[in-house]
Amino acid sequence: MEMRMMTEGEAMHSAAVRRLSSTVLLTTEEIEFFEGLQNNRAQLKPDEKIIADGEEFTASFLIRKGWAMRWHVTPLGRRQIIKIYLPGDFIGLHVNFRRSAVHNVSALTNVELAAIEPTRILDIYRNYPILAAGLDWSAVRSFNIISEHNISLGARPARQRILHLFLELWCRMLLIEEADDDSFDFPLTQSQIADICGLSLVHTNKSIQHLRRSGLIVFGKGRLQFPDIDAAVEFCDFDARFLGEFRTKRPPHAVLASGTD
Amino acid sequence: MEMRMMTEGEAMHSAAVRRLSSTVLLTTEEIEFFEGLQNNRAQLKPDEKIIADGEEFTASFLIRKGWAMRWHVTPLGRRQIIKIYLPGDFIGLHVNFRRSAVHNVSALTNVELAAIEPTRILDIYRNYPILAAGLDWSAVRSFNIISEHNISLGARPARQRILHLFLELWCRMLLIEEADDDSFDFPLTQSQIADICGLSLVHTNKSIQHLRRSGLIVFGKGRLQFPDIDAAVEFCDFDARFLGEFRTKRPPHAVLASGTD
DNA sequence: CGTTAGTTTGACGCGATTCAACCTTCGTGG
DNA sequence: CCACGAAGGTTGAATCGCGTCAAACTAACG
Repeated sequence: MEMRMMTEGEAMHSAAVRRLSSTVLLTTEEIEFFEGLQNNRAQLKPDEKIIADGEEFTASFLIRKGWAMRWHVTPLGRRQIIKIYLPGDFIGLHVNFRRSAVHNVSALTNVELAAIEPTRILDIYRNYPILAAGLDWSAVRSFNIISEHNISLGARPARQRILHLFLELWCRMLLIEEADDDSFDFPLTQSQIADICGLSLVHTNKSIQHLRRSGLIVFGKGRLQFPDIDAAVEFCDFDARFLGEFRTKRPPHAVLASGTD
Repeated sequence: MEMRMMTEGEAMHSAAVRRLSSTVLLTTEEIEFFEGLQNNRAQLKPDEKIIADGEEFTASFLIRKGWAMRWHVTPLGRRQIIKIYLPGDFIGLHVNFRRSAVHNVSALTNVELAAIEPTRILDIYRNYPILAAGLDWSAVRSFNIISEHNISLGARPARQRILHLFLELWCRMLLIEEADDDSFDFPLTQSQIADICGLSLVHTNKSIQHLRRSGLIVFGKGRLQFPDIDAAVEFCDFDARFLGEFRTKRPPHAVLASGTD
């Protein structure tokens, strides 16, 4: 909820800049240009749709504040949440086409959104190669995150699945400097967690309580804490390389990320 | 296995060109340039690795013939196959970074591979905007395919999951003109199908037999057929829009695809 | 003709779903 | 200030889908 106090110098930048800066060294000129893209803003309340399944959309979106989700409901009435968007994440970054959405995207919390015209994205790719590299890395990481979800859904039992999700979100929040060393604000309901993890609400609840009793998490009141991070990482096969990349505040610049497609 | 006889004029092009051509209208000059990229070739046998988890890799790859897979094994010993690569698919398209792989990629069948230098990909983006758009669309589609897998793994029961996979692969083979109206060569074993769908081998087998008895598939001897495609699509909630896009041999050019991140 | 990879079958048990309450917290209006 | 309802969380019991174990069967191949 609250913007944490920044002890260092770059407190003023948007989450998106913080995220890009964690992978790519940006000049103040690039930062200014990038912040300038975020003028066209909108505020959303929980459950408001950003993109509706089937509709055409003509801009890319950047989450400035809050959480959002991409989701789908099957004819059997089950909802699958495909991806969680955090501050600094792009929605619909690829812009070379007329697009009609194949899933829904909607706000989970209060969300501040910036709509970015396709032409301005192209502009980045033409004139700001470093920024462009940052966007590319963003896309690669997005792919990797979904891949990990696949592994969770297909090959990890309930408790591991849930804890893996928790650690992933914590790492992503760390990257944008909105998490502490061992905890962060966590706005999801158990029902939403269930729909991300492909589990029923009841079983999700029981699994979470088991994790609590094991001492792996402290969870409640919109806050999530890991009393023993190493144990948690170990328990759910959380990829240490991801963790490493995500945690480093200033990694080797412009030479990172992991392969995709 | 066999290259199907081409009745039309463009039989000579590689699968990759056929795939790009299905979304984007290419000039003969663009096609020639693109085919020229595929000089550096390698032949692989089943189970040979293309990319090994943890190792750095310095080129992108293009599958020219055969099937490959991206996979991961959990500490509990379960293998999850994250993605199937078909002829014309890129592996590791994003090239702006030094990359160490986070998953394994290996051949499922005999594979003919082209290694493409990062600089040549950049070349495409700089000098061949239409080709670049095709690659972008490729990446978007790749994301969408994995998203559908997520939905399957999280929200669809075994039979639907398996049939959905079958239809997806059939559509992708159609797109590169390696499938018939209602059937195609299908080299996966049931054990591999199980690892894609996050199911046990035994249960996969029983589900497949159920699908057979329902008359939704004819499956055996490396070949898969759909006696009643509409029924199959209906049964497993296969997205008709995807199907539409995939099936169209010549869709509205340069204005297609669906949003992502 | 034996060996191996892949498929099939049956029995058993566990993990996850479903149904059905009940409880707690919080916001809203009387 | 309390009453109420809505949203989220918790709990127990019954059920079922799917995993595991174990064994047999089939086809391809040397």
